[in-house]
Amino acid sequence: MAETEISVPSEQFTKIKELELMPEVLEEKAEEDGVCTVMEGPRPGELEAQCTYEALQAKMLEGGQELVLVPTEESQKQILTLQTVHFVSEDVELQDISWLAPEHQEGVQVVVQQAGSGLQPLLWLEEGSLQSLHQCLAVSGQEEVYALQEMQAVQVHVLEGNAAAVGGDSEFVVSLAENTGLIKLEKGLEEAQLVAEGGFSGGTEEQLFLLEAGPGNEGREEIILTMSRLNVEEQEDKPASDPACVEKATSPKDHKKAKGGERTFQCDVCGFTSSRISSFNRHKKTHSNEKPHTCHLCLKAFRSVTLLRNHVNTHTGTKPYKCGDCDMAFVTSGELVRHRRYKHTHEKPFKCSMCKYASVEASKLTRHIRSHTGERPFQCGLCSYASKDTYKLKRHVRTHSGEKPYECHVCHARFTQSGTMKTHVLQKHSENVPKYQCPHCATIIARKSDLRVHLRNLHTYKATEMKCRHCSAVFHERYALIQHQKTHKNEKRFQCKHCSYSCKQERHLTVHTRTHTGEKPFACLSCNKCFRQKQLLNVHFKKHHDTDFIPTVYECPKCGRGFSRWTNMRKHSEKCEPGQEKSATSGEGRRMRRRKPAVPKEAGKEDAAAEEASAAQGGQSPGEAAPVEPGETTAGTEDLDEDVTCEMILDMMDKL
DNA sequence: AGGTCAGACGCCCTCTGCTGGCTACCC
DNA sequence: AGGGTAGCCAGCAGAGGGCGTCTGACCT
Repeated sequence: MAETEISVPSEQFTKIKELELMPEVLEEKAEEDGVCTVMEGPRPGELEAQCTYEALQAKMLEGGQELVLVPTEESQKQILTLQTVHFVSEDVELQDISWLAPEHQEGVQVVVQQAGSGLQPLLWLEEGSLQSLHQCLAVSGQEEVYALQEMQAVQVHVLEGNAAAVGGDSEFVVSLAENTGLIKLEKGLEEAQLVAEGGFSGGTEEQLFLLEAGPGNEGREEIILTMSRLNVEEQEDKPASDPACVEKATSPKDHKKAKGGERTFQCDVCGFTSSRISSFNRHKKTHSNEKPHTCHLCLKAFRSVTLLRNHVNTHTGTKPYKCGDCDMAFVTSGELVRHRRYKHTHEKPFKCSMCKYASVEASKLTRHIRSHTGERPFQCGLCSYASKDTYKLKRHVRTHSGEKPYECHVCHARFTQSGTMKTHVLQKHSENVPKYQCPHCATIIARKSDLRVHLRNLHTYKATEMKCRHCSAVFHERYALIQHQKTHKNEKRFQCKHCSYSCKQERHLTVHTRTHTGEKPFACLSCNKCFRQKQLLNVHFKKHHDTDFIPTVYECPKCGRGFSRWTNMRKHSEKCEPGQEKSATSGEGRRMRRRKPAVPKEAGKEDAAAEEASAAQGGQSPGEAAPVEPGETTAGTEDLDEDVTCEMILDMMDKL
C-alpha cells in the first residue's frame, strides 16, 4: 500500500481557514453525487473525460474531509474535498506540459498516461512501473470554469483507468529525476481552463482541477502530486457560470476588468492576480529563475537585495532587531514583533470561536481548531493513524521505522521521544527526584501519571459494593476495603471450644482440637505409631525407619560439641567457656558444619513446620531459622516430644 | 526599488497524560 | 507455587509554544 498523505497545498491552504464546516451538507452532497468514469480517448491527443462522482466521492470520503466554504462570490457555496496522493518511485518521469494545446485537448486538460499508450503524457510511467496499462491520472474541466484565483481549495485523486478502479489502491510512484525542487503545473492548468472556457457545452456540473507537484518529505527523491477538483454547488438562482458572478480566467499576458470594473492582472504561471501592475510585475519575478544577488560567502543567489541581506545576516550572525525586554535579537522586524507577542506583550489576536484559546499566529489557531473538528489531514502510509499536524505524523512514523534519535548521555539508552529520555534521566540518573504523595494515603509514587493511576484504582468511588472477605463489611473505595481487610490479619478468629486457645487459621484449630479428642490420624506404616500431624509422622519415619537419612549436626564453635538444632547449639555456645573456640571464621559464632552430608532437600521441606517450631523455641525469627534435623545421633541432642512439638508448631503457625 | 509588515508554512521543542509490559510483593 | 496487585518504566500521542523562513501587500 502506498503512503497517502492528506494535505493541502500551500497556496490553497491559507484560504482553508476561512472555510465553514458543514458536515451535514457534505453528507447530503456525497449521496447526491454520481459515478466518475474516465475513459481513454480513441486516438492520441484525445481523451474523453466524463465525470460523475459516486466512485470518486466514495474514495474521497474515506480519508478526506469535505469542506463547505462561502467564497467572496456571495452567490455560491462550494463543496470541496481535500485529499492528496503521495507518489514515491523511481519509475516515472515528470514531463513538461507545454505541449498541452487546447485545440487538441478538448475535454481533457491534463493527463498522466503510461508511456506507450499513444497519448502525449504529462507524467508518464515507464514500462513495468505499473501493473495496469490503464492506470492513469486525469484531470478534466467543463464549460464556464472559474478563474484560477477563485479556486479556494484542492482535492486529490488518482484514477485507474476507469471508475471501477478508483476505489482501489491509488498509489503509484513517481520519480523526481533531476527535479528536486518544487514543480508546479499551474500553467498547464490555466491552459486547461482556457480550453474549458472556450469550448465546452452545457456540462452538468462545474469541475475544476488543480495539479501540483511538490517535493516529498525532507527533500527525498519523491514528489507529492496533488490534483484538485472543485465542485460548485449553486445555492442561489444565479448560476455559478454567470459572468457577472464569476470572473473568467484571463489570458496570462492580458488583463481584463473584474466584476467591479477594476483592471486585474493575472499571472500566466500560477493564476495570481493583482489590481496593481507594480505588484503584478513584482510577483512575476517569483517565477523567474533570475537571481542576480549572490551571497559572497556561499554563492547562494537571491531575487532581491533584501533577501540577500537577510541571508548574509544568517552568516554573520547579525540580528539588527533586538528585543528591548530580553536579550533576544532577530534578523527581521517581523520576527521581533512576533517574539514580543509570545514573550512579553502576550497579545494573541487569533481567538477560537469555540473555546477560550487564543494564539499569536493564525496557523496555531488553525491547528487548534482541528482539536475541535477532529480533522486529521496527515495520514500515515503504514497504518491507520492520522495526525493533526506534520510533526506528529513524523514522530509517529518512528514507531514504524524503529528510529530512536534520543540517547541518554549516562547509560546510552535510546528513546523515540525527547520527553521520554528526559524522564528517564530524571528518574534514573538524577538526585532529588521529585516524588508525589497521595493525598488520601501514605503512598509515595515517583511519577505524576502513576499517582493518577493509583488514585483511579484505589481512591475512586465505585457504585458497586466491594465486600470484605472476612466479614460482612462493604466498601465503595478499594483502598478502604484493603485497609479494612488488613485489620483481620492478626485476628485469632478461631476459638477452641474446649480451652482458651485461639488462632488465625482454621487448620491450626483443627490440629489443636486433636489434643482434646486424642485423635491421631497419621499412622506410621512401619511401626503403627500414630501422630496428630503429618509433619510429625515424617520426622518419626526418617528418624527411625529411613536408613538413608543423614541429619545435620551444628557444632559449637567454642568446644566443638555437636547439636541437632541450631538453637540448642547457640544456647550452649553462650555458656561455653571462652578459649575453647575452635573456629573463628564466623564473626557471630554461628557457623554451622555438618558431620555428614546434607539432608536431601525434599526431606527438609517436609519438615518445615517442625523446623519453624524448633526455631521458635530458640527465639529465632523464621527468616533466620536454620534447618531442624530430626535424627540426632550425637550426645547432647534431644529426642522429639510429639506433644510439645505439636503445640510449638501450632503456636509458631499463629505467630507467623 | 527598497523597506516593513503580516500571513503562512514548517520544524522543533516541551509539557502532559494514557497505556501496557515488567516486576516485586502479598496472599 | 501460582494468581492478583500495584508501582516502575518506556512508548506514544495530544496540545501548544516558539522561531526560521518565504512571500505578498503596502508604504515611502
